[in-house]
Amino acid sequence: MTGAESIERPYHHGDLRRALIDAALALVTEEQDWSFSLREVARRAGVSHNAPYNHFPEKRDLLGAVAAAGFDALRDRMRAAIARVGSPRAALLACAAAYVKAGVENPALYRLMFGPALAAPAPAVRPSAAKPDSGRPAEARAAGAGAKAVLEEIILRGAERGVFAISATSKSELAVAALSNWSAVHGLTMLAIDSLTGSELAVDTLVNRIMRTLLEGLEPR
Amino acid sequence: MTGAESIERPYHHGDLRRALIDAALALVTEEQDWSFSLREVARRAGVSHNAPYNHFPEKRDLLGAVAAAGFDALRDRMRAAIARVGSPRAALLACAAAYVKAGVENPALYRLMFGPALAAPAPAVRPSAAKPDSGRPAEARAAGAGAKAVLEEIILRGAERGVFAISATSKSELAVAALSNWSAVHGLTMLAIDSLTGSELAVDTLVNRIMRTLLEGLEPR
DNA sequence: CCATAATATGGTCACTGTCAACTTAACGCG
DNA sequence: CGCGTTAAGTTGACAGTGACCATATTATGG
Repeated sequence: MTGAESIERPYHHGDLRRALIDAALALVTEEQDWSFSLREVARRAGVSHNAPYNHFPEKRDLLGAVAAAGFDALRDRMRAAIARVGSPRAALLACAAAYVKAGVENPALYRLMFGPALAAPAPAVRPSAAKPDSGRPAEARAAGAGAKAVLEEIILRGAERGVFAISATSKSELAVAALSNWSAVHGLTMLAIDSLTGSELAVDTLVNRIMRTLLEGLEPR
Repeated sequence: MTGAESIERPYHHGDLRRALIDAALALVTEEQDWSFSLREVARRAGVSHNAPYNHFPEKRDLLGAVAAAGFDALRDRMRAAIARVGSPRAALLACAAAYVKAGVENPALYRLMFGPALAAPAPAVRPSAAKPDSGRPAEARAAGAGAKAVLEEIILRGAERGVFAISATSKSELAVAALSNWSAVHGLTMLAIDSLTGSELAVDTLVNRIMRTLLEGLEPR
C-alpha cells in the first residue's frame, strides 16, 4: 500500500494510468469511436503492450476511467457556466447550454460516458460464478453523480427562493424535479448530437426554447 | 440484380440476414453487450464465419441492422400503447411508459440503438479519402425517425384539440414541443436504466410524475 | 543494505475481422 | 440442352488483438 490511495503514483513511468487515460481520451476524440485496441493506447503512451494491465484489469476498465474523466470535465464546465449567473432560472439555462455544448463537441466521449461505462454486469446471465467485478463502473457512476449534483443544487436553490413550484423541504419533489431536468438535458444532448452536429448557434437557441418549454409547461395556463 | 432489391431472397439459406439479425439480437439480449464476435453470430445461424459478409460489409452494419429492428419494435410498442387511449395527455403518458419500459427491459439493445448505430462517420478525421459509407447508419436513423413520428403525432393531435399550449399550424413550435418530449422520455429511459433496473412499479410512478412536471411546467403558475 | 511489493517487459495462445480465391446453386438465353 | 453470369456460401490465410504467464527491473519500507 502506498498510503495515499487517491494519488496514483506510478514508479517507473512517471504517471502511467493518467497517460493511458489521456491517450485513450485522445483516441476517442480523434476516431470518434472506442474500437481502438488497448495495444495502440500502450503504443501512444510509449510502453509495452502489457503495461496497461498493471493499472486496468480489462480494456473496459480503461474505458470506464475515460468516461469518469469525461464526467469530471463535464461537471467542471457546468460549474464554470453557472459561476457568474444569479437566478436559478438563468443558471438552469446556462448549465443546460454548457452540457449540450460539451456533448456536441465530443459525441463519442459522451456516448461512451452513458454507454458501456455505466452498464452493470448482467446479473441473471452468469449462472453461478458471482465475480466481484460489480465495482467496475463504480468510478464512472460516482463521477456521473458529481455532475448530476450540479443540477440538483440549482433545483434546490430555485425551490428555496420560490421561483420553482416545488417544495424545498420535500426530498421527493426535489428529486423528481432534478430528474426531469436531467432527463430533458440529457435527452436533448443525444438528439442534438444526431441532428445538428455543427451549427453551434442552433444549439443555443434550441436549448433555450426547450428549457422554456420545460419551465413553463406544455399545457395552457 | 434480382430486380426486387427490397426483398432479400437468399438462395442457399432461406433467409440469412434475417437469421443473422435475429441471432445478433439474441446475443445482445443475453449478454447485455455487443462485444460478441461476428463469427459467433455466424455460428448461431449455422453458416460459415464469412457468410455474413455477403449481407453486411462490416460488423457495424450488422449492429446497425439490429438497432433498426429495435427501433421498429419500439415503434410498434408505442403504437400499441396509444391504441386504446383517447386524450393526447393520456396518450403521451402511455407512450412514455411503454417507451421507458422497453428500454428498461433490454438496456443493452437500447444503448446500442442510440450508440454506435446512429454515430455518423467523423467528417474531419479522414484526411482525403471520402468513403461513400455515409449511408451506413441510414437504416437505423430512418427507423428511429419512425418511432419519433409516433410522439410527434400525439403532439400534433394535442395542439389541434387545444389541450397543449402550442399552435397546431406552427411547424417550429410543434417541432420544439415534440423534441422536448422526446428528450425527456429518452433521457428518463437512460436514467431509469441506470438507477432502477428491476422495480417495475417504480418506473410507472416515476414516469407519471416526470411527465406531469413536463406538462405543467416547473415554474409556479 | 536487503526484502518486498509494485511496475514494466517479452513471449505465447486462442481468437477475431477481413481479404482472396474457390465451390455451389439458381437464373437467362440462344 | 449447354453455356455463361451472378448471387450466396465455403475454405484458407494473415495480421492484429485481448488476456494470460513468467521474468526482469525499480522504488519503498525496514
